Amino acid sequence: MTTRERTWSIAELATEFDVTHRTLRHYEDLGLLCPDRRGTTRVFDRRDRTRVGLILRGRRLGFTLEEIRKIVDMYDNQPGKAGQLQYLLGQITDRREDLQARRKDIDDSLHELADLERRCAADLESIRANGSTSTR
Amino acid sequence: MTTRERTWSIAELATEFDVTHRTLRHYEDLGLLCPDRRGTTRVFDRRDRTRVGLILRGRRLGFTLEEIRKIVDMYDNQPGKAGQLQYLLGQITDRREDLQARRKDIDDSLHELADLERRCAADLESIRANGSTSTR
DNA sequence: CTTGACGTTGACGTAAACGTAAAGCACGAT
DNA sequence: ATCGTGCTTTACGTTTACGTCAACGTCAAG
Repeated sequence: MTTRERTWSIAELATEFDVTHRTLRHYEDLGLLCPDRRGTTRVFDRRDRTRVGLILRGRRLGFTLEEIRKIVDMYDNQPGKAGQLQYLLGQITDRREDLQARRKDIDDSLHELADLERRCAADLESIRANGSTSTR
Repeated sequence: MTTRERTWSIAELATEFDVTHRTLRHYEDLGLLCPDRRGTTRVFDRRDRTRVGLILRGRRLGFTLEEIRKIVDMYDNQPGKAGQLQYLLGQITDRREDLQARRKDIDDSLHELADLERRCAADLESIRANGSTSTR
């Protein structure tokens, strides 16, 4: 038995990633996925499955599906020529800067949340202590 | 002259934050902003201006405007009672977990980008050296 | 007094990302 | 043979987040 690679049906992937069939088909329509067919039925391989994960992570991060298409394409086109590699390295830099900016937004948000939490806790404490309100 | 607080017109805020008037009005329609009026004209104070910043940061992070409304509301409702404070502390925890999950997604993405970049650089190097392709 | 610059309120349009039928094929089980 | 289950395509509907007119008010400058 040769290395028989596992495959997935649309229902299996949909269940695993908690999306609908429609969503996966939509991603195929946009060229984000291109599963094999057995007859008319879609057959997803390990590679497709990985891409679904990448797509959904991109979605969680607020990228549009169009941006996500560029990102996943970045990961899987065989470069071959030096020019292609240079281009890809440029894309990587752009992506990194984008992600770093987002992380800064998140970190700022987390710090502000921490401040707010401290003030809340202090207020709560002073209410429990003597019923008076501290400075807000 | 008493502490005369600075105010902003819709055009000033739109320019500063690089959004359209329509966008700011849309945010008001959704209850994200509630600027004063001088006649019919909107007058934004420092507080409104801060909120615009929060809204746009939320937007960059991929939150819907409805989620953003909850977030900004979290920041400015005077709590008063202990129950309110407890509720707010709960919201803070939820928000933090959300943001931390996003940061993990970002960090994972950054690591994968770094891997890809290393492989690209190696390929490029081997091309320059002898024109052969390394393992991809 | 009219012209601009700036503001206002509708109200319809649009792009993205699916949701939601409707209608049909394929195939294993009863 | 027909029934259910799972898959397919086609196609119109929906929500979000605004864009884009249209039509009008207002106030200082020429």
